[in-house]
Amino acid sequence: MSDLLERLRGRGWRMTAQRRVVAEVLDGDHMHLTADEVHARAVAKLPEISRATVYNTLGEMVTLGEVIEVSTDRRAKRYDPNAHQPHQHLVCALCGAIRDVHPTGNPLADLPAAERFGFTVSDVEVTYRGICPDCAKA
Amino acid sequence: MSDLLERLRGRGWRMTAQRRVVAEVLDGDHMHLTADEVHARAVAKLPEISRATVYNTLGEMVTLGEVIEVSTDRRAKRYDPNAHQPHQHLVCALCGAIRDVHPTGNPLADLPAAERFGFTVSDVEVTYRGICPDCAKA
DNA sequence: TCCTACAATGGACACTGTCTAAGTCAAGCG
DNA sequence: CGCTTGACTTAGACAGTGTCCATTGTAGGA
Repeated sequence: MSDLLERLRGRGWRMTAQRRVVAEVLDGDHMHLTADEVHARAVAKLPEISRATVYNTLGEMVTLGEVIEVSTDRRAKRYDPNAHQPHQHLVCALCGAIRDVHPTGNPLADLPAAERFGFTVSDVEVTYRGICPDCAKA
Repeated sequence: MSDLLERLRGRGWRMTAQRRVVAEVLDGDHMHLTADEVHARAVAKLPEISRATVYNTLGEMVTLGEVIEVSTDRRAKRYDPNAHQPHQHLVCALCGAIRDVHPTGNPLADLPAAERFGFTVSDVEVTYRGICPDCAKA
């Protein structure tokens, strides 16, 4: 039922009830949850799971590249299980709603060598900001 | 001596020793300071300045559009006085060093209408990540 | 089944930022 | 030049997010 879970198991992850629950929460239809939101949902399935475990588990999934960390606002990090399809984010400046988007072009190619200052540039993160339809109405 | 200070005064800002010091710190050659770093440098010039005042003052300068908030890592926000020249940021994934960069192209144009989901998109923020020359050596 | 290394727990701690009530002061006005 | 007033500053408490650590538990191999 859980692709994420399968991938993690395939990497030799030691499987525990806690990790299973965190993976299930993330792989559900609720995208872009914060760590504490993940914890809240995990507690509903496994009441004794601790906050530290959720943080650790999320961190490990990020390290393994199965989950992406998103910091769209300056509050909590959010976790995006959609790690295997490159995408960027569109954020509502008022309500914080987040959508995955797929811009054309390759921003990496837009950074000339002269602007790289000797860095080995490996990644680029693009965040679009605007007002969502719901907030525009109100 | 301080362009930033002049611009703020021109907007009818009530001038106080605290605000002057914060503006001077920001407008110095130290770019991309965190709020607490600004506070530390401000204290050196005006020992009794409080943390709340630094936070307030930075927030007001952001609101006025004279300073930009940058969140390159998930730690503290950083403040960039280079608000009048559009630019993006290049960040070292290891040491956190930040450079201002000027990519070619216009990322806003790379987001097709079909990918905007009814949002009024007004801004885009691009963060390049990589390894800086110093960290590559070590 | 038993062992052992890895994982989970929970509570303290640190960092960043916000809020509030009270005191202070810049700047306009007489 | 001093008064008045409302904006500004202060100190410290508080809140949200995330990390650490010592202890306890357990998955999975021998």
